[in-house]
Amino acid sequence: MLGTHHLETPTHPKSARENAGARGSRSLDERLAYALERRLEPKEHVFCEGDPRTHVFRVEEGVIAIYKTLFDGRRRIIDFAYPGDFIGLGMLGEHIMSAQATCQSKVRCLSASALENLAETDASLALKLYKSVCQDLAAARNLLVTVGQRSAVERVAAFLLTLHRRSAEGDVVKLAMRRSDIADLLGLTIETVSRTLTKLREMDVIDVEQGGTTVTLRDLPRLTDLANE
Amino acid sequence: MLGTHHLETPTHPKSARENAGARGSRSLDERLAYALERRLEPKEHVFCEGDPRTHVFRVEEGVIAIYKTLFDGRRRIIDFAYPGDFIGLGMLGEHIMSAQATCQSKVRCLSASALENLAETDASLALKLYKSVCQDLAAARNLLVTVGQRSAVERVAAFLLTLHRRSAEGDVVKLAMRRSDIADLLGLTIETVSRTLTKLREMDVIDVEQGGTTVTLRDLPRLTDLANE
DNA sequence: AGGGCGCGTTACAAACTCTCACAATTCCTC
DNA sequence: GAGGAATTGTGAGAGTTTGTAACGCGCCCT
Repeated sequence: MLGTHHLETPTHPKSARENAGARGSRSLDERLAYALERRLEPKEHVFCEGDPRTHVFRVEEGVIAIYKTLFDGRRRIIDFAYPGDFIGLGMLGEHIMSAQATCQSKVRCLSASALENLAETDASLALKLYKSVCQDLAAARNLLVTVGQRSAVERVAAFLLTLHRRSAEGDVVKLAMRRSDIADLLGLTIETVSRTLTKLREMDVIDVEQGGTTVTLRDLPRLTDLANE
Repeated sequence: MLGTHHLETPTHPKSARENAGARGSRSLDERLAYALERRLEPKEHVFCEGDPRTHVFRVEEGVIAIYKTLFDGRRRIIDFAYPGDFIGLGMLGEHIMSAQATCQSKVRCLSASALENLAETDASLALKLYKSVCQDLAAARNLLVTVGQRSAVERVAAFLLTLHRRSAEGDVVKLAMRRSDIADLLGLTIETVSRTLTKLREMDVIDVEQGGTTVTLRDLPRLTDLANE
């Protein structure tokens, strides 16, 4: 999700896909075209931990936070899903994570069982699912690297860089989420996130505008250095 | 990997797999049966970050640490792979992580291109890959929850529980790795891991034996409580 | 306009982990 | 079995992050 590419109709170099492959691609796209679209307000849930996994969703607009709630109520955000990303993939009958919009968003809904039945005969579709999950895995592992044993500055810097790579509009990064969302993703407190952003601003590495929702990356090399990447 | 099941020949409830499905299953098992076996000494690498991804491996014995090295030399362990787990799956031409044995281990080697070509026509195989990666993803996300915003005690407790679920031999957990490996997985220092284990022992929650390589879980409910799970 | 509310920022004391130091133990080699 | 290397365990001080508690700001409502 973060730092990954969309799940587009892939162009396989091999010829083998002519049969089920091409058919499957169309099926997925067709299904998406006809799929029910759902609008979400900020903080509205797509699904919750423990819900039966009836659907798989593709994000069309906005940002969806994937998270898990600990027993003491703390919230651990695992990933942010952006337009093009699929959420709700997996093999279990229940969702093990919750998914919540951080801002106004739109998703398309696909029947999970239909998709997975189809994938049992359609190698092309199965491979797409595989690749999508591979990207999620890469994102999760990257975050793991970031969050594991790094200081607050490193984490925030790495987060900004990931966001920049993901949705680069020049050097301006739009934070479509609250401080608490960033904090829960990076394993920091809101205050530390705030303090760290201030520190980065004082170092002239970034600029924070529009009530803290927009960040301009002033010194990308320095930021990369701070992120230790 | 941690806390996941092996990638065994699955028993699909649907009938669709009769064609390519069954053939693919045999192919995978056959390939594994004939695959080259490789022994690894502790600290020996299966592959390194940046190596061309020519092979995929299945762990047969021992424990393989998947990790990434930061610019400043710190090592971030992402996952431990146990017998039955596949490592080296993905879509890129290069490995983005390193894989290193923590103890004497054995792996079987499969050609990555052969496997992936096969998966393009064999939906059953593609689905297996999908499921394997799904489990890795679940493991990565679980670790993310553990490491994200938790105290040393919570992390170590959660680690022990994961290990217990994974390789339960009664209440005895064998740590087939060094303190430094655990520390790099949990984002702690060796000293903190050591101190935390001592603290848990003093609380009569666990017992540490055989030079710290074997842990007996004395009070599972309490440990679960400490892990906040 | 005024009050309430959510969100972001800042300050300071408290808590935790890290760093550095060294002792104790285990493992390996000779 | 003895010596030496590696690993693990323990202690004290330093450093960073956290938690608490303010305050400022913008927005919505009456």
